[in-house]
Amino acid sequence: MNEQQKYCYEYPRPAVTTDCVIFGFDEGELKLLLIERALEPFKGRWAFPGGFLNMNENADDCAQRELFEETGIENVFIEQLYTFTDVDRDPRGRVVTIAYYALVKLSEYKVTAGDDAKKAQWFPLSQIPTLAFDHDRILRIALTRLRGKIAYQPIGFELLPEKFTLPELQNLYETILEVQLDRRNFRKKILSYDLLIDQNQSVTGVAHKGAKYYSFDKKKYEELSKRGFNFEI
Amino acid sequence: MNEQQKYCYEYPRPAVTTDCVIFGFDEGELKLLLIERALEPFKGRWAFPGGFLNMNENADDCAQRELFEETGIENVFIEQLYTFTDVDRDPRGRVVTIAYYALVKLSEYKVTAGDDAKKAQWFPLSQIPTLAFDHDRILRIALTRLRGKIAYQPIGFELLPEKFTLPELQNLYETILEVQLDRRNFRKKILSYDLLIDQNQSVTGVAHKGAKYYSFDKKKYEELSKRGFNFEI
DNA sequence: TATGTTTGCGTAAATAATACGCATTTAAAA
DNA sequence: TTTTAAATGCGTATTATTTACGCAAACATA
Repeated sequence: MNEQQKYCYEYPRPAVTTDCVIFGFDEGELKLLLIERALEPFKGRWAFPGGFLNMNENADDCAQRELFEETGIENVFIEQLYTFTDVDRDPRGRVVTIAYYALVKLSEYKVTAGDDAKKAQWFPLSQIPTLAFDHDRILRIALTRLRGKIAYQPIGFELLPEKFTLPELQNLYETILEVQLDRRNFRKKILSYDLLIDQNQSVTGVAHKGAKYYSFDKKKYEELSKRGFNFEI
Repeated sequence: MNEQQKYCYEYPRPAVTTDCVIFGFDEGELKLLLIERALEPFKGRWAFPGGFLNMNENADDCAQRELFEETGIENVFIEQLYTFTDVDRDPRGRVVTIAYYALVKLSEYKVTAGDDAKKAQWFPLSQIPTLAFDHDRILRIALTRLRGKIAYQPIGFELLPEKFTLPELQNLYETILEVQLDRRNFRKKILSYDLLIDQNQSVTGVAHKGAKYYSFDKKKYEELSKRGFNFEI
């Protein structure tokens, strides 16, 4: 008799799934990655990538796996968003969904429409179709969380190429937070944190007009972060 | 054939439970409500109140129900904390736990040791015994969240009697945040938000030395809150 | 009545946020 | 080439906000 059998307490059980809300940033626009459902229910409707939790993986791994299987995106920083448990949120029966959200550099994930079963596509936030299940609600919550978080943690850098200009970074913040920031004050503040590494020398002949390139000093940030440092925009 | 049968996708399923991390504030001390486990596994060890999710309730209702059944506490403001999904976190088998945390006025919930099956008891934060399952980890996360949240939302008022003095309120913040605040500056700031109602007239002959009593203007706070108001200490 | 504690109000100094001027650089138009 | 428009980079004055702390009044207790 193993541990499980020794104590096992039978019960009707809900199914457990994960869903991934993937934000990508591209040319001044925040986009969202969606999958067209190939099966009922909600066949043909758009939904977040996700799927059932396997018995030998935790939810983080499940979200990463499903994301990779359905969109080819891997090794991204994902974070648990919220767990949705309404009784009737899935017509197939009782399904509990642990939602995650992630931030990717859209430029690295040009999703080509349609592999076999599922079609993945980026949608500008202003043109999101009606979503399957309660995914509209999940999206609202994810957006709120994203905005709340980016205002005091430098997760935004995940959304840019490794080397970026200050205006690109500012544009990112303005897009996500939906505010206008003063160019010169933004520059002053962001540089004052001393988390940007000047990359000017190594980038030549790029498309931008004589722009100065920076990269994010992740190591330094993690050090500061441990000491409770607060990075506020 | 009903909706569920039509689409049902069988799968091995983890059990789903909720756990409640209940903080209470009492005389300058933050306390934690724990239950002594009556059954294996971890029989005799202390753990958070909680239990299995029923098929006809969502996780919020489940947490409220379990909390009431095991401790008699009801109608508290609970908030989802995080969902714990490690494969081996419960020796009985695969169990996913949706953790909640709540804030109660300890004075209203003098838990008397032991009803039939379960013994509930308040523990000062500095004297928490070794907990069952991965509840140590859950506690750490709950404490971090509580501190992060109280710093910009007036959830602290839930922890005080309806009428309280400014020093009591300050003491609450100092206890939870583990900081020292300047008496006069705290007063200035908290009053500037205009969320406290002067209750001086209606309270007479109380124990405190000529103290001034206030109550929290919840209605006003909710109005401001909707408009994105940020209440920072 | 004396004493220690707590409350309530004010103000000065330090720090941070905001607004914005202006010279320089660059890409593209004339 | 020259001009123009846009974007970069640095500075500074103004305004808020935070922090530190002095001191009088109210009160309970001795």
